[in-house]
Amino acid sequence: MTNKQTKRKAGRPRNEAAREAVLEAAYKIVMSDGVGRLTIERVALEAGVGKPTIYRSWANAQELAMAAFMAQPEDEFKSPKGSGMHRIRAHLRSVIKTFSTPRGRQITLTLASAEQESELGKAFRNQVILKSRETGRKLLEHAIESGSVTTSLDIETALDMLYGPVFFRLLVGHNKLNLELADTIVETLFDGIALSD
Amino acid sequence: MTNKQTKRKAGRPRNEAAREAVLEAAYKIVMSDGVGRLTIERVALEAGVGKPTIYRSWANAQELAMAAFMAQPEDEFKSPKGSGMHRIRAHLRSVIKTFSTPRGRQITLTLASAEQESELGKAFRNQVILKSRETGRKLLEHAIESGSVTTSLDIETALDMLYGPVFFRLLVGHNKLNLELADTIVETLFDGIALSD
Amino acid sequence: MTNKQTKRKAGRPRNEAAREAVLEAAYKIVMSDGVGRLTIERVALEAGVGKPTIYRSWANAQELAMAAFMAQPEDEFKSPKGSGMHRIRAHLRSVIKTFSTPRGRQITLTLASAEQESELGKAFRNQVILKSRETGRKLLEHAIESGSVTTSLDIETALDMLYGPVFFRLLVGHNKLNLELADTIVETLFDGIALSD
Amino acid sequence: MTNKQTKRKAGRPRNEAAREAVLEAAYKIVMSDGVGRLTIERVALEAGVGKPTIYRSWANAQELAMAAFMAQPEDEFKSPKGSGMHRIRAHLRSVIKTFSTPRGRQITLTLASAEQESELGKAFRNQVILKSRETGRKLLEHAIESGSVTTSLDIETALDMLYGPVFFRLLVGHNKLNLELADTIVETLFDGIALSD
DNA sequence: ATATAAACGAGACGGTACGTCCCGTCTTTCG
DNA sequence: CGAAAGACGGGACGTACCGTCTCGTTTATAT
Repeated sequence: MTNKQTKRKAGRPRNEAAREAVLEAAYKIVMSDGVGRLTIERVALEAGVGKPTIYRSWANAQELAMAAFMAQPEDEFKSPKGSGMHRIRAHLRSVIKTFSTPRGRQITLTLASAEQESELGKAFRNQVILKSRETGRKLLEHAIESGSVTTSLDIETALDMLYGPVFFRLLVGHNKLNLELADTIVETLFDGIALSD
Repeated sequence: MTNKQTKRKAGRPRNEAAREAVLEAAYKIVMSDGVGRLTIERVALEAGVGKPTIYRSWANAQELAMAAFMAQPEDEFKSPKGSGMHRIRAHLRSVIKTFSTPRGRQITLTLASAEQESELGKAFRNQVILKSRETGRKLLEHAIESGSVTTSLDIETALDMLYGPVFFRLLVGHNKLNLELADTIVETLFDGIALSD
Repeated sequence: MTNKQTKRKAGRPRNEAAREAVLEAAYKIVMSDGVGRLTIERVALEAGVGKPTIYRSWANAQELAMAAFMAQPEDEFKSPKGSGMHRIRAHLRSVIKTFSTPRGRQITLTLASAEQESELGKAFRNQVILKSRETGRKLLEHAIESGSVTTSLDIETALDMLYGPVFFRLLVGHNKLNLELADTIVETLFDGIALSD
Repeated sequence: MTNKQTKRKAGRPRNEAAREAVLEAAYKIVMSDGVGRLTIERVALEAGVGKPTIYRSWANAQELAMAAFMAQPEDEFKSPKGSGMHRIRAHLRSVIKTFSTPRGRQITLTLASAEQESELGKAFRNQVILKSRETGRKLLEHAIESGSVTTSLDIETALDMLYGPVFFRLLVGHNKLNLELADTIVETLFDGIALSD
């Protein structure tokens, strides 16, 4: 079987070293000064690269910010052993730990200021924001399949009730974001609020 | 001679008409082109006002955007009659209806891009984002006081589990934001996810 | 008679110091590195001025170059005493002396690269290139009026035959440009080329 | 097998078709948009040629412009029969006719903006600008040799007094450039300006 | 009545960054 | 091995806004 690779395009190929330098510089700027201070000009300067080289790969500073986050992936989210509820609690804790860092704050700001519909915007959403959600989905599905969840359940909504409060607090800042929140969310979600009527 | 009022300052007083023209122009721009297109220069032009007149009242475009939203208040959130659960469901529906409009999307973007700690930022958060949350808190508290909630409950977390999913979907756009979501959230929250173990 | 001065325009007036700094910096650059090296960016930097401040007054680098020359006027052209022919010869010598300098070379280059029809272009042409021609015209007219010229004469053409060769050599560089040229031009012009037929 | 020709260089020979396409595209651009709009990039695009292919033959856009003019030669200048003065007048008319076209204007601008000392610059000057001057020189020399010119004459200066006014008007644009100018120049040159003193 | 004070519109200021064009060079693949 | 294709680092373009600063004018209160 011959290697019918995608036909190589003519012309000089993109400089991978330049690409990496750009992403690294962008990440450094975002982490130290915030997304709002990320300018193409500054990245070009600090990466030792021409501006057009950046614009050739990314349409604007927001896209570059998203690409920078995607190029610097965080640790995997753990999904430890134990009963469904315990595993989900541990997972949510690790999500909170990840997003309550400066990196998490900047990711949220980037998400908020970016175009939702661009190709890169979708990729960013899926890889950076929703990757953990997929882990959570697997935990929930596993719990259902193993028969430990006895009620019918809208998984999508349940997932949003797990992660939504976290990002809500991160974005609005009306309440602290700490690990105890994971416990309370999971407890409330699983126990429900019993009503007498 | 009593002078109950705060001593009137010397000089020409602020022009209330100018203030209104500015807020109106700003609101129009935000609603038609988005927060990102709101520039002081453009507001000055469209409001027929000098730039310093704007800077005299607001520190930057973000503050002006927030002020514009606060000056154009939305309808009140209804808290209709009925049992606790029904009232909360109806309330959450009205919140979703309010924030799934273009106005809601822009408010969320404004929130995300604004300084959290400024005075105006806090006011915006409380008046525009969290006003509905206070309504929800009253409904929850009333349910507890009236004895219909029989489990112990962390109200803050419960509230975030009501509103968090809404803003999460609004911000990330991974799932549709419709009125059925209110039903599912409330059901899931009150029933809980029964576990066999 | 009351001073019915032109109504002062509203707004902050132009900064005369900035204007002068720009023209001075531009002149310095043109004289040291040539018109081709005159960039708005560099002028802004060396004059300690923002780019828009320059663009507010001049449309592009060519206009700025012309303005810089006009703001740094050369010495007046002498029109010494003596018979018409001698005075014209002396005048042409001073023109050659003026334009065979680096400044003269740069003026010619500027002229060639500039838009002829712009308002500033016309002013530059009249003030910098053709000012000497007006002096020459007066000398010729005076000679005619005083009766020393006995033939009919197309003054415009005669003037171009005086100055044309100078700029032709300056531009094309096929022959040296020295003071003797003035003598030869004037002699040839006044004596004519006698023909036997 | 004899090899009469200059030793053929190794490797693929220059593509003559490419060379022609480049010169043609350059000429088209210069004639339609002016020398100022001639960029290597644009020529490469319009000629369907790589940029390095152009740089292999010409050092910059000015050289290319000059080469383009030289590759598109104008009609020969006529030197008709008749007495010296008539022949020179007719010749000067044809020069004016040639240079008062858009092509003539662009040639002058190209000349003015180009480096005088480059090899191509000299060639351009001699072939395009001064070719006619050589014709004029022959006419003047013939007149002298045939004895019809009775005064001593500096031929170089006389030539510059013929062509100088034409290019002066072309460059500066202060007076119209029409065929009558030829008549007046020749008349003035040959009759001289008689003085009473 | 008349200063005096402050806000007004207008608009220029020194700056920063934008996104684009073109420079002249370099690197890769194709013919 | 030259030519096309096209990316590279770099420089400058001309524009949009920033937030600040004069201006001359208008509108109040305080003398």
